[in-house]
Amino acid sequence: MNKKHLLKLGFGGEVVELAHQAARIRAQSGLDHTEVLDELQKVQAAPQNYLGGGVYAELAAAVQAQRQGRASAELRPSPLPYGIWGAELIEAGALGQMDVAMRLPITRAGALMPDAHIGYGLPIGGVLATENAVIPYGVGVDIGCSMMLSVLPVDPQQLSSDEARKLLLRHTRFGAGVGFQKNQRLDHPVMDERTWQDQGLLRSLQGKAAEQLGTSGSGNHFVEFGTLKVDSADLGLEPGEYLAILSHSGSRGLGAQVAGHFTKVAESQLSELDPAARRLAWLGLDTDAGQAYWRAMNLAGRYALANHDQIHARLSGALNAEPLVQVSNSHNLAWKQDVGGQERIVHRKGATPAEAGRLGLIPGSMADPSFVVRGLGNPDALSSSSHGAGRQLGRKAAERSLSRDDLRRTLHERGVTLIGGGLDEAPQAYKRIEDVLARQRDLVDVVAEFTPRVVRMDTGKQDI
DNA sequence: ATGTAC
Repeated sequence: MNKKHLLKLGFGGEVVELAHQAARIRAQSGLDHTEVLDELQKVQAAPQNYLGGGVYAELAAAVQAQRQGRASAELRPSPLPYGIWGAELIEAGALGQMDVAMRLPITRAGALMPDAHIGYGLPIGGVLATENAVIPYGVGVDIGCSMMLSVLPVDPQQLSSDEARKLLLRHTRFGAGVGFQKNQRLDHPVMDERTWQDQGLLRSLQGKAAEQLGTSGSGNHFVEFGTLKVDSADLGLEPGEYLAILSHSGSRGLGAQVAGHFTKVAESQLSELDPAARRLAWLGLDTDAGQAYWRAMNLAGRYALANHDQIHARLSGALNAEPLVQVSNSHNLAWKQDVGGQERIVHRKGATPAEAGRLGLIPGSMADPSFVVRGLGNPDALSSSSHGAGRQLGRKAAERSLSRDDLRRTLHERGVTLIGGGLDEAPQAYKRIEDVLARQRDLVDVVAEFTPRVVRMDTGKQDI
């Protein structure tokens, strides 16, 4: 009796070993090869008859569990219906990815925001409500990626662009792998949380996380000084123009490692999942792995917000100005949320929470305005809105087709000083933020407009 | 988005 025979009978995956064990025991008690195969075939045909006990009980239970798992991993033949905002702004590939997500057996509802574009698994701009399960790639690699705004009691004219540039160079850190030396670090309660001791993975990442707290990473992350224009009294502010700090940052190495680890776990646990949905492999929230991811994801979310806290504290501290008001929101995370009277896991991967009355931040680009918005709690969008303008050109396409001179001219015309940055982040690589906002008037109201003046992004090598 | 190794 070897494994080839067992595979031929249809025992696949992890049950082969159990079938092999049972066959060995039967052979030892005197049955010949064909008799054993005959018995195994009967177990395979009707495992329910063998669950009561005996040499085949364990095998029968495993066969049944495997079948149930397989059935539950099967995709629906067609996607559940979902709302799309600004469909004419969204590339076909992103719609196709959302269609696959809406066919998952765990999916209960979803929506696509007007800044949507292709991502791994769930598209960026995708909102997905599932039942009792979380999808690591439904949250994304940069867990807890978020926005924060600090409004300062300072007249924007009081800070020159040159001074703002110096402050950004001195107090912010950009680029893969960057961190602060021990004697330059600030304390933050997030580093004292017990959650770090919760699992080996988090314990191993704590040191690096402490080093990277208060840094900004790369890609589309930025820190900028600009002018916040408040037209009518709101946010606890009188109408007027204020100096403000706006940042886009994530959970750095911590979130990336957590995402990578649990994506692998999910994919290996759901190996029978349709290849079209492989990157949407999920973890049951009632499993150990699902719980471990949930705790690690939320820690990475709090860590990302702590990053912003420190970025803003360093800059406002250097200006000796206490912020009048701060607004922040995560746009890559999963939340427990009531959807139609049921508790669901709502994944927002590049989507801003927009419950009725909740403040949020929707950035434009390095040279376009960003907006403070207030959610309208639209249930069809699962109380969400876009998380930005959304890419119009992929990174490589932008680098190929856009010109550096055009970018310089645009920045000059708009009075924006840029530190670092690249063509892949040029305003022309993004959809027009005004178009995107126009498509979601039933999701958010605009509260105030922020105009960028001095922007720092990655590849700025002139750290002081 | 991250910064190392299916």
